[in-house]
Amino acid sequence: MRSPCAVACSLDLVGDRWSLLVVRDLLRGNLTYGELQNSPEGIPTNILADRLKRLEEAGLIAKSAYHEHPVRYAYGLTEKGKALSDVLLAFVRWGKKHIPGTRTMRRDGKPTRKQNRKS
Amino acid sequence: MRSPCAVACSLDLVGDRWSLLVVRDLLRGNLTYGELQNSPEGIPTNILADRLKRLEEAGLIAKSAYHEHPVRYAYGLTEKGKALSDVLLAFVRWGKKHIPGTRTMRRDGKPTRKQNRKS
DNA sequence: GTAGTCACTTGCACTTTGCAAGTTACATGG
DNA sequence: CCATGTAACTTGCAAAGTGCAAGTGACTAC
Repeated sequence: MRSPCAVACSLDLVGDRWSLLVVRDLLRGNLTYGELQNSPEGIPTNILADRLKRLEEAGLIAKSAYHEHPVRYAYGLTEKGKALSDVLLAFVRWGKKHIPGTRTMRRDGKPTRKQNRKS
Repeated sequence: MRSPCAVACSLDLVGDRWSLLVVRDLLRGNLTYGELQNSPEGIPTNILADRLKRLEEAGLIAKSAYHEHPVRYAYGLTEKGKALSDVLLAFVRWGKKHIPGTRTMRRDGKPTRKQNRKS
């Protein structure tokens, strides 16, 4: 722990270029490993595996089997993870206002491939 | 640019373990290089130099000379940088609620060494 | 029984980080 | 005028993290 500051501790958990993007995707519902990989930013597969492990250890996400034989998992946010939506929202507002060329990603009806598997 | 998503673009600018801590410190007023180094997290000096350069290039902070011969600079936030306070606030709220042992750092009257140099 | 899919894991080159030490430009004290 | 001090960086280097590609195991479909 670098300091007791809430900001510093939060950044120790999600202060990298990928973690919050995973959280952003999971806010839309439970997703599989493959679906997370298909996000437009193209997270490297080993980084995704590592982030999912870290976020699960930190209690931000939880995985649940949606299929046995072979076991297939879907990842979803815990309450602690869902609470990060406020942070994400602040980032969206800031980015849209101060970074030209950015926009909120599609929230329209069109399902992006298959969605809301399980739960 | 990884994607046109506002979150992804924001993270490309401040999505690391140190940048937002520098912004946090500068929200209290203009600070010198040495004062930024004295923050409780103990940022390595080469990282601080690098982050100040990046944040300045991104238009989040601006430096101004508070003394000539020798030239000494004080760093402060631009409007774009100050607008990140919403993000910081969201992090503080989330951290205090979900990470045990964290707290908001001192906002009391006691000046931390010399403050609000220049401007 | 061959091909394909999903969910990872492994290897390896490259980049970033963090610690320590060095540098430049002055100010001060004797 | 010379040694010491201070502020603001810069440099070197080992260790850690990142990203691309390829490999693996357990099935399923044809």
